[in-house]
Amino acid sequence: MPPRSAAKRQVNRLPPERRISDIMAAAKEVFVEKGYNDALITDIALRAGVVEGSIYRFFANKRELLVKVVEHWFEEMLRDDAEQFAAVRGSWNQIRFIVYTHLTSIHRDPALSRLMFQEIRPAPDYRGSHLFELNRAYTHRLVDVVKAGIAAGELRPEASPSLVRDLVFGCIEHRTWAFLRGEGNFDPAEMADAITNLVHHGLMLGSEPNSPMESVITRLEAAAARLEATTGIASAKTPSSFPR
Amino acid sequence: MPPRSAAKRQVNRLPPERRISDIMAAAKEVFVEKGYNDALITDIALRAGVVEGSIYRFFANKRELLVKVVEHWFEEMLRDDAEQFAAVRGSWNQIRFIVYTHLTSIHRDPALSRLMFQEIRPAPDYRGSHLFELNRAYTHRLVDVVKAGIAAGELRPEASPSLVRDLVFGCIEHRTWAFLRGEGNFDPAEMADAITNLVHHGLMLGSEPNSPMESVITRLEAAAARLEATTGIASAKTPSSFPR
Amino acid sequence: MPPRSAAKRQVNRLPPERRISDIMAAAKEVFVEKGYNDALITDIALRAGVVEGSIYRFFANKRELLVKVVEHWFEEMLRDDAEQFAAVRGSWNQIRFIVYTHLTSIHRDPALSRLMFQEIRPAPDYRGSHLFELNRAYTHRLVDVVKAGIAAGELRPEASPSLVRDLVFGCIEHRTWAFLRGEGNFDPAEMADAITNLVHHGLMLGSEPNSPMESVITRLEAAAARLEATTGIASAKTPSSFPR
Amino acid sequence: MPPRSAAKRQVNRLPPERRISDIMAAAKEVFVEKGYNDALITDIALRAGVVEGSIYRFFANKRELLVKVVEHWFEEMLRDDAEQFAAVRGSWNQIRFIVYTHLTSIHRDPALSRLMFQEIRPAPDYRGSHLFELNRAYTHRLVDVVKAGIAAGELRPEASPSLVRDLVFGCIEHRTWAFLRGEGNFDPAEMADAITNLVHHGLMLGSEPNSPMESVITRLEAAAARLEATTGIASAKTPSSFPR
DNA sequence: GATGAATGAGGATTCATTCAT
DNA sequence: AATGAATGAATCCTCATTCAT
Repeated sequence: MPPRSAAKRQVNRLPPERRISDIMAAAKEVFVEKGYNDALITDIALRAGVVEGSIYRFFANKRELLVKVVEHWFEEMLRDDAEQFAAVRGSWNQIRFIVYTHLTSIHRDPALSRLMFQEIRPAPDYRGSHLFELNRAYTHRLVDVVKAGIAAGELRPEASPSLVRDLVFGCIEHRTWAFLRGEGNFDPAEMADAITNLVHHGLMLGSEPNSPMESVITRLEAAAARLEATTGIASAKTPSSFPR
Repeated sequence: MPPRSAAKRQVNRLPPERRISDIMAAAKEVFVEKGYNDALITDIALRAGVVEGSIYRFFANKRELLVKVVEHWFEEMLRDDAEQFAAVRGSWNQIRFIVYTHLTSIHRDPALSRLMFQEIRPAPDYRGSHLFELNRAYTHRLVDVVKAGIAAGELRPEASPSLVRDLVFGCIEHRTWAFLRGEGNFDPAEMADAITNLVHHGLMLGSEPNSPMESVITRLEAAAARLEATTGIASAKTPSSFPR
Repeated sequence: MPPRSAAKRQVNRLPPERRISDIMAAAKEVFVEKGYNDALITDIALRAGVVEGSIYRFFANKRELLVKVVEHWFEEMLRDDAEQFAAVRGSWNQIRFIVYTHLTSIHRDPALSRLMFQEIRPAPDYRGSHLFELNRAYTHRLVDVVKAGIAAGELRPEASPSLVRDLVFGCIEHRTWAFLRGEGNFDPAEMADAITNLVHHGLMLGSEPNSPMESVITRLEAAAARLEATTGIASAKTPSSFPR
Repeated sequence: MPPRSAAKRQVNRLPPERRISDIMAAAKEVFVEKGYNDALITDIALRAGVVEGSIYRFFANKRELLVKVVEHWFEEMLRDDAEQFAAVRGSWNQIRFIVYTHLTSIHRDPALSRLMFQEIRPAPDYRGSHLFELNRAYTHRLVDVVKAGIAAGELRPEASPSLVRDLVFGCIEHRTWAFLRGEGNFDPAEMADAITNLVHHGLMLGSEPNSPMESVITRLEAAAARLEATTGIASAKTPSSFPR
């Protein structure tokens, strides 16, 4: 049926990339504010300065829009982390980096994290999706760290790297659920240290004589730092050279 | 929907407890088969042999019905485990028991587990709910085990018991997501062993008793902890060498 | 999502049969006025004095509602005709009855006839539908008449009864399309006579060129025609003993 | 819908005739495959190698495009038949030719035939359209044949040629509906023979001598009734047994 | 206490058509 | 003349919840 609009149409032509990014920005806002179910396409269109139909030129449906928004967020995160991570040396520091950045992204974007955990990941089509691959790459860095650590004789060879990955990411999620529900707050740096230490310690080739000096030193430094802190000197949250 | 069958539903006056359990059994079935959103009250009523209105005599709304169903499942699980658990001795065995029973319940009731993880836990009213308390008790057993292990000098004193709890339960969830999505299978016993070993080993006091450095560090750490505790400066959540 | 109506609901409880007939009456009206595509469920609900949702308690969708409305109309027609038809004797009269009643129903309910011809019959699920069976019974009366006529030695044995059926019903449709489009009018009785005569004559056994009776009849008929034309009296619908 | 491919459509300046025929060819394909409602302008444009806007340079709207496509098909059919038909002699052969070619075109292009029957013919603007005229010419050949047959003393003079036309074309449509719905198949030659024989025999002057008395009596009675009516006794509209 | 018909707000999605470029 | 992004009206259907009987 032809539209019966009386008023002349106002067509505002923009380059597609711009339109797409406008729509995605608006969608991100609305999804973050309302969650997936309560987000209205009308609202998104309104904020993006387009008509509802225009959204469907670029996105097959509301769900695809959600996926694209989360993908975008994820890719940006990966891009930002990638070079920094490349510069980190030592298994403790690397694990700490991964844990810390993950915690930070949860802390910065709790709503998006929830969408990922609650809406995207449980879906039956998740495996096979681009996000699945992105996430795989994201978490696989930890697997590589553990593998390298084992190869270097630094970490216990019987530790399954993939199990360690689940340990770490699972722990993070479990520990942040209250925050994701909007209850209280947490300090990413502090929590990162705690998790990293616990995990790293557990993985180390048991303080054996042949334990690498580095980690011993690290722990000594940590202990010293706390002593110092107790003495009142300064807040030394991160005794390592770890970038934040 | 076609006009309902002419045959009237029977007016069965039953004791309320029976009604409630019928409804909950039907609801459990439907929630398991369809998930929360796609479960229809009509369907539940039909299977329970009551009419929709009767459900609302006993449950305020669909959500409460879900919560009650999951609660019931959870309580049953707890009851079953409780006595068995009481008989387990040794931290490894206790951790292993907790991990194994959790994995088993996921393996047996993946749909209910999903409802718990996806629908119940993320809700803003979760904290404060009965299920939150039940779950707290459920997971707290692990906290107690760790605490006891530390007290017994068996486990590392600087390990935060609550962090260990998150480590374990988070790991389990992460590792079973694919299964919960319906992809593949897993062996609870095998996975329980792997997780327990990894965690327990990491928690044990100085794998190598005769490592000189280790004991040095440990003593340093312990000293620092005591110093901190004594000075009582800040809220010392973690009296261990874990920096905040 | 629960309804957020502020105002109290007004529930108007009626026996289901009444509701259904109300809805079907309203639907019939709207379908007749607007055609299938332009008919709005909202409009139907409004006229039936119910809410849109109530329609969906009894009819799966708009299409089923259409089908039910047409079915009802058709069944009524069949019922009305059935006993009258049983009383008609002679193949000419029987064919004439069938043709006349069909033309009458088209004349009385052109919009419903269109729905049947345009919307229902071309649908891929038509065969196998109840309407298909009804229509089959409806048109099959003609097949039976022809078969009986052949058996009685009255009609030509080589005429395929089913072909005669298509001849008659096809002819009627073709001849009434202009009327169905809203162009002009037609006189069912007159058209029924014409079609019946043409078909019946073509089917009859006998009437060789050299048949004396034949020429007698033909001449009688011609004479009558001339007389009629001369007197120019008036429209006389059915000169036969045909019940109307 | 996913964002369109980056590759721009080529700007091909083509002679308008070529553009039009490309568009019509594409439209024919799509209409045939999907039917009118489900045919998308976008799809047609894509297959024609133009953009949507270009279609609207040549066709006022989707409906006009449909009409033009069917017109084109119809004109081609007429052109092909015309010369062949001119060579056919004898009323049986001519009727058979018309029936056969009509059946053949339905058999060859069922989808286009459906569009004609379902979409075009029932429309209120059909009368007055070019297609109406084309179809009139198409079916009028049969009228001419009948008229010529009557004039030649070969066919019964009281048969209304236009009624015969409706008889034939209506019969064909009725008999092919199942095929048009995609159910089963038919043999045009065989069906053409059956229809032609039935109709032609019925139209021929004079039949057998062994006509049963009953029908003779029936017709005598009818003639008498009309005579009586003419004499003023009752209303008598039908002068011959075939009014008009 | 049980019944179950009735409520009614809600929202994603489609696609022919337009018109600025 | 060609492009194709943008328009925007329009509507079917769902289903938790209520409440007259």
